[in-house]
Amino acid sequence: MLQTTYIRENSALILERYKKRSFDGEAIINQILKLDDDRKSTQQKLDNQLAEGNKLAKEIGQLFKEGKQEEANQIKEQTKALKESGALLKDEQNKIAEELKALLYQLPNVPNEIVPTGKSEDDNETIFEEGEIPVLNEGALPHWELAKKYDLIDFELGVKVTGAGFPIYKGKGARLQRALISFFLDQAGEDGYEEVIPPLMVNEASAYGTGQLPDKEGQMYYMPADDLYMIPTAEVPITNIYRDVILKENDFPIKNTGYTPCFRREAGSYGSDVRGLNRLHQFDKVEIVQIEHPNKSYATLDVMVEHVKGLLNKLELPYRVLKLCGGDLSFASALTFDLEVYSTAQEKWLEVSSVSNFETFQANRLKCRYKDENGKTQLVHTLNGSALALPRIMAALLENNQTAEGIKIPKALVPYTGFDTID
RNA sequence: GGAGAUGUGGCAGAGUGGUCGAAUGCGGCAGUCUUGAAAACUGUUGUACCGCAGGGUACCGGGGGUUCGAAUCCCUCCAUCUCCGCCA
Repeated sequence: MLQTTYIRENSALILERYKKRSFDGEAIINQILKLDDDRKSTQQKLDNQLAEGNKLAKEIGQLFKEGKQEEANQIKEQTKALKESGALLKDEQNKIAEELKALLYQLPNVPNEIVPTGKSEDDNETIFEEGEIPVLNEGALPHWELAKKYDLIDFELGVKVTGAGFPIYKGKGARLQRALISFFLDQAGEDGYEEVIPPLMVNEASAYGTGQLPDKEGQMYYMPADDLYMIPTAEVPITNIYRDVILKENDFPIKNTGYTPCFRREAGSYGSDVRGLNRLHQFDKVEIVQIEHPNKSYATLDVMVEHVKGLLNKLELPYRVLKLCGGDLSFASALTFDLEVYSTAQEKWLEVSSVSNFETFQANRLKCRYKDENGKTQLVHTLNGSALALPRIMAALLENNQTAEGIKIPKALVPYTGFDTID
C-alpha cells in the first residue's frame, strides 16, 4: 500500500512509472487525493466539536462540584446538539476512511526505474544465463514418468488421500526432497540468515500485512471454523513477525530463512501447466526474507539473487535470470528477478525462484518502521525470495540427470541424500 | 472444552466516573560534579493525525455501548495465568 503523502508529492512520477505495468491509476489517484482532503476537513470539524464537548464536560463537572445543578443541567442541554452532529461527522469520517482504504488497496506498487515496460512474460528481460542444457538420449522421460519408473512420487495415491495436486513422495523421492530442504537451509544459514519455523496458518491481520488480502483471498485455503488461512508462502508468517515493530537503525539487516510447505488453491489452472510437479496445491519451499534500510535495499536485492544463483550452480542446473517487466511484476513488488531452470524433457523453462524488493509497500501495511538518525520513524524496505521452490527443482533434477544407469544426484546433494544415483 | 483471575507508557507498578496522557520506581537521553568513569543531583523522556503557529484530537489488550464526561461501569472478542477435563 502506498502512503497518501507519497502519492500527493509524487503523483506525476507514479503515473509515469505505472505505464510500465500498463496500469492507469490517474482516476484512482485523483479520487484518493480528493478523499484525503475530505478526510482532513471532516477530521478538523470533528476535532473542533470534540474539543467543544470536552470543554463543556469539564465545565459541567466543575459546576456539579460547586453544587450548581441548575447551570450544569443547562449546559447539558447544549451538549445534546453537539453529540448528534458529532455522531454524524464520525460516521462520515468512517465512511471516508473506508473508501480511501479501498482505493489505496487498488494501487499496485510503483515499478523501479529499471523495470522494462511490458504486458506479459514475453516482455521479461533475460539478464543472465548459466549452465549447459544437456542433450538427452532417445526415449528420455518427463519427470512424472521418471517418478513412476523409480517409484519416487505417487500422484494417484495423493488424489486418493487428498486430491489432485497433493502428491505423495516415497522412498528416495522423499529422501531427495528432504535433502534439498536441508541443503537450502544450510546454505542460507551460511549466508547469515537466521532459521525460523513459522506457523503454517495465519490470521487475517497477517494476510493483510503482506498483501494476500483483500484481493487474493481466492488463492488461499481458508479455515472458517477458526478464521485462519493456510499460508501460500513462508513470506507471510515470516514477514509478519515484523508487523507493528519499530526497529533501531543498527538492527539492519534482518535476515530470516524458513522452510514451510505452501498451500495454494490455484483455481483456474489446468492443462500441461499442472502436469506432474509443475503446479501443486501443496509444495515445499525454503524462503529468504530481509528487512533492510531503504538506502541499502537494492544492493541487498542483488545479493539475494546471487545467493539463489549459487544454489543453482551447486545443483548444476542450467538456469537463467529474468528481470520482470511491469506487466509481469506482482502487485506489491517494485522490482523482481525470476530464476528459471531448464526442464530438458519438457523442453521449457520452469520458474523456481522469484526475488523481490517491495520497498515500503508491505512495510506500510505491516507498520514496520525504524527510527532514523533524527529519531523520526520511517518505513523499512522488505525483500524476499524463494531459495528455492522444491517441486520444479526436483523435476529438473530428475529430467536433466537421467541416464541409462539411473538418475545422478549432484555432488553437493550426496551428503544429504546418502546416495548418488536413483536406480 | 469447563471454572476463576488478570490485561495501564521500554519495563515494574498506582489509579473513589470529572482537574488522568495517566502517580511512583527502574531504564533511556541531556546536563552539573569528575582527569575519566561510577555515584549523586537537575532536567527531559509514548505514538498517530490536523494546524504556519499558539494549540487541538485520538489512543490505558481489540471492538461496541451507557454517560454531559470512561483507564475506571456494561457487552463482546482476543491474549495471559491458575485449577479441571482431553491429548501428540
